[in-house]
Amino acid sequence: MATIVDVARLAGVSVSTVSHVVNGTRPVRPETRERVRAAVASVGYSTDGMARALRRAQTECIGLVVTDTGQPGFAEMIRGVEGEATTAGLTLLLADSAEDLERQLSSISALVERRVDGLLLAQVSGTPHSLLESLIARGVRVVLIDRLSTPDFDQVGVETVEPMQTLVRHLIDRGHTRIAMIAGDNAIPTLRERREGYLEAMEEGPDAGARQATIVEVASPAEARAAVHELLAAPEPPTALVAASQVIAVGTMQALSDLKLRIPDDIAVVVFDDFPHADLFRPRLTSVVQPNVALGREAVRLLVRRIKHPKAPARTIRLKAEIAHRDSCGCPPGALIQSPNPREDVR
Amino acid sequence: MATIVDVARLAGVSVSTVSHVVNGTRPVRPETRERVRAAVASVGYSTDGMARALRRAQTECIGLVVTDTGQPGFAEMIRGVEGEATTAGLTLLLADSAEDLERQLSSISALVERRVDGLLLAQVSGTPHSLLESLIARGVRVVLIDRLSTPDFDQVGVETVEPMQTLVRHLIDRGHTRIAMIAGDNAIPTLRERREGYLEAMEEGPDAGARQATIVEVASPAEARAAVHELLAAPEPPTALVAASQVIAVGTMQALSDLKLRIPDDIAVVVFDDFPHADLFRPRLTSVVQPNVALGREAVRLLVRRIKHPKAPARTIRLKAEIAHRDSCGCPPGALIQSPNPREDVR
DNA sequence: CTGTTAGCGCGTTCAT
DNA sequence: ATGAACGCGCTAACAG
Repeated sequence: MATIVDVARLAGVSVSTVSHVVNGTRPVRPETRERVRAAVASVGYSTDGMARALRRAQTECIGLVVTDTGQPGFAEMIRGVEGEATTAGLTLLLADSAEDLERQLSSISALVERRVDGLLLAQVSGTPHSLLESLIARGVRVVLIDRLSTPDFDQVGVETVEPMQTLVRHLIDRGHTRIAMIAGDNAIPTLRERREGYLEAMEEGPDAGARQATIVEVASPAEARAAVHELLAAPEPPTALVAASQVIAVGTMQALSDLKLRIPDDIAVVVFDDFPHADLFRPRLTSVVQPNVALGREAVRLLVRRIKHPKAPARTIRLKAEIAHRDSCGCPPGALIQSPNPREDVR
Repeated sequence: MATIVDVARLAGVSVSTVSHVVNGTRPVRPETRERVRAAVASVGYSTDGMARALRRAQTECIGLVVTDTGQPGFAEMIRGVEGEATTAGLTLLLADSAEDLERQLSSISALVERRVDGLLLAQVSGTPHSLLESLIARGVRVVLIDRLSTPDFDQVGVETVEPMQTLVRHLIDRGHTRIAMIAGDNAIPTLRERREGYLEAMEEGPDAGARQATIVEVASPAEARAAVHELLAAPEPPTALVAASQVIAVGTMQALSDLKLRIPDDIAVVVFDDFPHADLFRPRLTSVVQPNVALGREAVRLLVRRIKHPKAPARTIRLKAEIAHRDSCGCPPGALIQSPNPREDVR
């Protein structure tokens, strides 16, 4: 592979001139510039990013660590990250922690050794606060994505409490009183907040006493499936189910299918986090749809700001979520969900 | 950020000793080794991947360029690639070409400048043969993934013709004679092969004359939707539809939904490429399911082999696809599809 | 407008 | 078992 000295020799100029025409970093006589260009083309020279990174002490790369590359939500997020990174001239290094603390650790190490200019991290459940602190202390620029922490870190996530409240209130408005939530790992901030939203909606207002809140915590689709079976075997089973995530919804729907229960005729179901092509297949699930692509985009924007301004105060960004009102809640087509605040686009 | 000389000074040894204990590359007296280890820990040293890459002339990174990071199939493939890369000690650089020739070109350039040890490429439609050749000529190790080319490149894809034949034969066995295919961009090898599979199945056997093959080529879900409307407005409309891809299936199903047609009661539908959670929602589409994760895995394995053996002959690997027999083809539960050759696992 | 040169941080001979 | 020193390819002073 040709180096800069090969080009310099061939063009009959110094390496510094070559460097300057390649980078457009100082005026060069048009004639010599062309000579250099020709030499570059003829030897097929392309500048060595490693050497440049070493010299400039910056790689123009950012790292992204997610817990599961394959999940549709993360996949969209990755697309957002990739797009904005490319726009900003950054290359994306991707790692999958598989929701495993050890792997997350080694993924981060690998990226740090690669000297990424910054790191986007969707933490695994149970990530110690100290990990983030030590990273920052070592000078690594980090922004948390989706899985948030305390506000002393840069982070961008999606609003959860409010949309979940809206969803549950909607069920209440439709006359449901026994609404059960199939919740997820409480150690994951997003999931904990969704549970809070549910509880707040269930416990507010004058007729809160008439309602019966039930929460079961599950860690997998299989557990969700079992939990729903148990829930529905109770003497006074819930008439509506709230699934805390897509993964949980899968188990929930399996159980409902086992029981030959029809949605929404026999039971209402709503979900936090939308399925791809949810409009096309039935049951058409009413759900909270998260702006995954925007999430990725905003996260790299924040990271870029952080890289530019290392001393700026930490920022937390919450993106608005929308609600896709379909028919699994039992509404006739055309009905509306009343939302406390109108949607506001993030650009 | 601490460098190797900081560690050396602190430990009272030479940089070369530090290097050797870090890499375990020559015997070091246990006592000094520990001293070095301690120094490393105390300054929080981690070796600079850029400097190492420059020196060793290899980055231990591979690049992956896909046409759409967000598509479920590619998302799974990415997971396969990431997993196998990590296993092999390689870091993954990800780029999204957005099915655009220009962007593909700049993505590749970026990765080559980053001096990746190898490149996995799912080509965009219309990628010139010469692009691949010039890459190889410049010494870049490339393996094509999913979107294949002529056999003089390393490549790994999924079998298409045979599973598509099986799918169509199944429709024929069920008594359908007017089976239309909603096909995709013929310039994409995968899609072209799927069309061939359809045609071969339609034209084989003694009663081929009784069958009516129809192919419409579309480039988007919207076009697919329109095409299906047109198809079904014909005097003798097809009784079964074959969607060439997931994207095309989306448009197809929209049209069927517009027309209030029920699957499979009013019309049978089969698809090449499976939807996530296809068992959970209805209609439950009978489809070809591709081993996406394995695809990614095998591709990096092949790439690693290529890196080790630069002069080995080019290899083409085709992974077997499975058929998920559900109910959109009109079969009662429990019915079987007869497949010419039994499934064979790739390990 | 152009050239010379000193490192960036590391791995690796070659000595000792 | 350890150290000294060169150079990977490039950028950025500095000098002319």
